[in-house]
Amino acid sequence: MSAAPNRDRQAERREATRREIVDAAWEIARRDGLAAVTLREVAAMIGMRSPSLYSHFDSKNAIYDAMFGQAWTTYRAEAEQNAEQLPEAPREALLAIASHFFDFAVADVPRYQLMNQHAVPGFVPSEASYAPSVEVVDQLRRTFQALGITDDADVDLFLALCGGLLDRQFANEPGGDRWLRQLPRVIDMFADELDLPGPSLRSRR
Amino acid sequence: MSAAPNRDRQAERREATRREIVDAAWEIARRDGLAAVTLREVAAMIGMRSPSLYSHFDSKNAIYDAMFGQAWTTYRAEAEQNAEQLPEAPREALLAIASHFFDFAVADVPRYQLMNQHAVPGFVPSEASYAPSVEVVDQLRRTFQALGITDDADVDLFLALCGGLLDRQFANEPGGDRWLRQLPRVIDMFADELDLPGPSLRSRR
DNA sequence: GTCTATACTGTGATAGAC
DNA sequence: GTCTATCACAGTATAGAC
Repeated sequence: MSAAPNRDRQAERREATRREIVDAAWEIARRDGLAAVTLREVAAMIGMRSPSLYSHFDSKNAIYDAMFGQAWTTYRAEAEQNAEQLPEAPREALLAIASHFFDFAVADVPRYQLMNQHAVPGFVPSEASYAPSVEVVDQLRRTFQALGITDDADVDLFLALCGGLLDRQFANEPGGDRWLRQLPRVIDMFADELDLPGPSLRSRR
Repeated sequence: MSAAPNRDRQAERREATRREIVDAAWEIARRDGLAAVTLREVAAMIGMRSPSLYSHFDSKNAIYDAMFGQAWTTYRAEAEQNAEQLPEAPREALLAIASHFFDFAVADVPRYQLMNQHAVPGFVPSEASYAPSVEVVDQLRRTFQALGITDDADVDLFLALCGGLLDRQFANEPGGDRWLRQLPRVIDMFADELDLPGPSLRSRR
């Protein structure tokens, strides 16, 4: 059997092309919004014709799907690293988690919209791309348990509070901080509700 | 000058046609989602061809705009009526306001998505259609002042808390109540934060 | 397996006849 | 005011060159 080395190079090249496509799509999305991504412009950016993209992705939504999975994979890695250096004080730990989430969202709003809002009509992430987001929540649950928070409803609430501020910020005042700056206050409300110990964060206001 | 009566009938008829168009668009949106609305189907539903719609609306987004304004006008009317029969206890009043908002959202999710999420790419409401939503917030501010809540940031927070629960409910578990049922708890957290008097709502959980 | 040329369908929108 | 015809652009399917 004449063997595997060629296969590896082919696979690498294939993966590199997929990455080129996804990178081009991100560039358009960051510049003009998620909805502005068209197959023709993606293809043009990497020197292709739009039908050629179908050699690498089954559909336009498959490209969004790859972007979705990539974004959550990136966030998962950052969140894991972040989890290793959390403050010991529970309220400070919650604030660190949420602040990291906020920073990640503000750094790339279209990415946040793809990850957390249903910003692309008709797009539903695949099982595979959805997996890293599930792992992020699982890891968050473990972190919360270490803080003494054991009810899943509390995790739901935490994420709803953070998302509520982020969504309204981006919807009503993109680039501002009218909602974002209320984060320490919201974390404190949440911590009070759960009777977490430690001094109030409200001085940060 | 032979006078106004014909003009009135013309204006009435014109307004009736606009209403037919908007009603058809709502019907499609409710059935298949906001993104499923096409000019051809709207026109077909009222026995027209799609280009004829341009005699009544400048663009597809102008139809969305009329829907947006209509939805907020409807909500404003309901909210005003609701404001007249609020419980005297502040926490109960807040819960009544939020519950009404939730009921309105659950009753027609695509309507909520048009009103409160940016669910139609590229659609930005006109000044005129935006006005009733501004009035709703103004009225909410007045209601809050009567309850002793004077900081606009508190109104922002209240709306972010409610929206956070609604958005996650519709995104992650449409038709369910995993997030919605946390409303009394959230209202209580908010009331605690503001040192509002009265017994806890937590027994409702 | 990778890319191109071509073309099909459906979309919002426009022009002009009636 | 409504029609027919048509446009430009979208995503996508197919056939075939390499």
